Amino acid sequence: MAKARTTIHDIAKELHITAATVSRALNGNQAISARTRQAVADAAVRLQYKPNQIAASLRTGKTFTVGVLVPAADRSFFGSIIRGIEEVLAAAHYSVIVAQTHEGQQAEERAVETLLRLQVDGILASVAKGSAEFHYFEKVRQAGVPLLFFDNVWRSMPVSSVVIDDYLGAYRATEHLIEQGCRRIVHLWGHRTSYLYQERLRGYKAALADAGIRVDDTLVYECKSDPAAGQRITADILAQHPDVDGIFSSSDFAAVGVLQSLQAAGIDVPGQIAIIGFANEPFTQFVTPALSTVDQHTHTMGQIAAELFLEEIQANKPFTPHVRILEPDLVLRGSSLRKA
Amino acid sequence: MAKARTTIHDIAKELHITAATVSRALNGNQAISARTRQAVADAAVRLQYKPNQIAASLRTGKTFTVGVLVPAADRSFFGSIIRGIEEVLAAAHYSVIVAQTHEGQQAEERAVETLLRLQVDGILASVAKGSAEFHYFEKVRQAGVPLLFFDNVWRSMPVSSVVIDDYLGAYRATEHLIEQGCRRIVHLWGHRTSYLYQERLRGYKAALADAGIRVDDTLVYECKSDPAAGQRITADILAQHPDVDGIFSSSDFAAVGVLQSLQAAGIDVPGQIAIIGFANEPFTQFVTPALSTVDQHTHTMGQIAAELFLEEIQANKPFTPHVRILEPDLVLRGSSLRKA
DNA sequence: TTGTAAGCGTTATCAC
DNA sequence: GTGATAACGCTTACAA
Repeated sequence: MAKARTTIHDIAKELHITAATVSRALNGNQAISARTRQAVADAAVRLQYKPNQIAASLRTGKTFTVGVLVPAADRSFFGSIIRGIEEVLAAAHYSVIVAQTHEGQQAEERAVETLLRLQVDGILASVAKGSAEFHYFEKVRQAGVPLLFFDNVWRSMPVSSVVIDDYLGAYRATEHLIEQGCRRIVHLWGHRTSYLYQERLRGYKAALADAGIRVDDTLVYECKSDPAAGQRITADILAQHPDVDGIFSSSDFAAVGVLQSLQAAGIDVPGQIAIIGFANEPFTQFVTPALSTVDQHTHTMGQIAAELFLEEIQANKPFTPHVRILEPDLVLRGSSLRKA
Repeated sequence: MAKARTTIHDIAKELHITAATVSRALNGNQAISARTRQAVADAAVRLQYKPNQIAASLRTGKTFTVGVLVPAADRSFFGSIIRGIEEVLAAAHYSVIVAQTHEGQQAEERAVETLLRLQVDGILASVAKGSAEFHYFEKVRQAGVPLLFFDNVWRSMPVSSVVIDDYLGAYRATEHLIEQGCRRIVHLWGHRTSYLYQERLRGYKAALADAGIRVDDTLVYECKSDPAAGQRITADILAQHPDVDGIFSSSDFAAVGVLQSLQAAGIDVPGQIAIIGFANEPFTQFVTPALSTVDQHTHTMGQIAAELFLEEIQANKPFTPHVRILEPDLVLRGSSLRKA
């Protein structure tokens, strides 16, 4: 049976001092004499004292925990962000509570409530795509809990956020294809309603326009973010636009499906059709030819999100939202690099 | 400014009853009259009452949080396990605190101490490869906190665990290559000191022996788990064993490196050399030819780990460790399937 | 430099 | 059925 844990009172009794002094000694309070501090430290080891953070939290109102909301922890994109967040927060003695929303509003709302009940010191969230309202996110702020978005954000809420510049990423990807000689460039578009994909579409069109290439809306295909969808859509593209010479996919997953279908159809990539995806999923470097893509600096995104949170709780000046927009980088590989 | 939160005392005052009654009503205590219960529920909504789990935890000793220790959250293997764990625990109203060890003992020890300070109700861990001792894991049990291992375990500790049958996975993978006609099969071995890799080596040898094929130790190559290592070792293999016709890699990452090098050398896969990896990493399905591999049921592993934990805390009978060994499944693809 | 005392928001054990 | 009270383990004015 687990015998009663040692508390600061046990240490106090042992040393014939009070619990208050023990508490101060353990917390490095400068008012405490070196002798006492040492005695307390020794006794703590001897009695195997383990601080009870819950008790301290109840008193101070700080738990040193932060909630992180992601759609799914097994998606490489979010795993990488979680990694970045945990690294930075652990160094600052914060722990990370991970909750998954599965892109659904109900799970998201439940998770937010759970986190608030646990009295987390902050919530970092990638908003679920299935969320249409956000009264529960308002509650977070009403509760005085710092809130911060990354990746997919509610732009109408005045909270800090970390995102990548989807417009710029798409622009650069398209520009690259143009530089490789492509003129009839298909865009595989994502969720019509998503700001993120709207921005990618905007970037695609801007790059074409800036290069003096006519924007042809029939070259824009709505396509889910998975290989099977990419495979299915390839036939349509080839049938409707036999003159296509480049494809910019807003998803690596769709891109790899297209790549496979093109190869099955005997079409040379990148010779006849050059391809570039988006996200720099780990698998992109392993396909043949390796898939060009746009890196979103997910690890950095997590780190910055954590840093913004730390700044926010440390600042005593009134809070003003910071929006950090990361510059995506092109990762150019065989699928889009034609010989010079 | 965050005004003072409503507590059960506020509700009590409002209804001219005591906090004890409010607490009982909120917790569904049957002794409370339906009228009171309803009044409390109404007042809770009206006053926007939000329970303070920290206060309850201090009193009850239960936090409804569980610590999960993994080497790195961005490795697909662990992301998938975390997903499984979180899904099961969230349904049981537990939250998951994720900490990363980066395969190092120091970080692991720090993480364990942090989790104990946070009074987690349990710890689920994949032991860091860099850990040589485990006095801090002993402390977890001394503290009366349920401990459970998955993936990489301390076999000398009497705690429950969930692992896959590495021996069986390796046996089946090797057997499959033999069935495809391979006779000179190289094994790419992992960490020499790791039980897990020792088991895979054992499975490889057993399958050969059972098929009446001579076990040749020079066919066993120690190789790190990354594509570059696989690429480097390919030249050695081809030089030293030009008659090799199959490769069983204990790592998908090494396997894909080998695959690339073989193709660069103009060797037909699977015709001349068939390849099978281990882990069913997401990228294996996208390489060309798609890489055969051994699936470890990571999502299930996470779910089972969580279920074992829940059983352990619910059981009132004395604790006996359960060891769950999952059967790995072959995932056969182009890299090892020769035409019939 | 240290002690005293109050309190964080709950829940549990008595009573009545 | 409900109330009164203590307690969980810690921190922090305020005193001394």
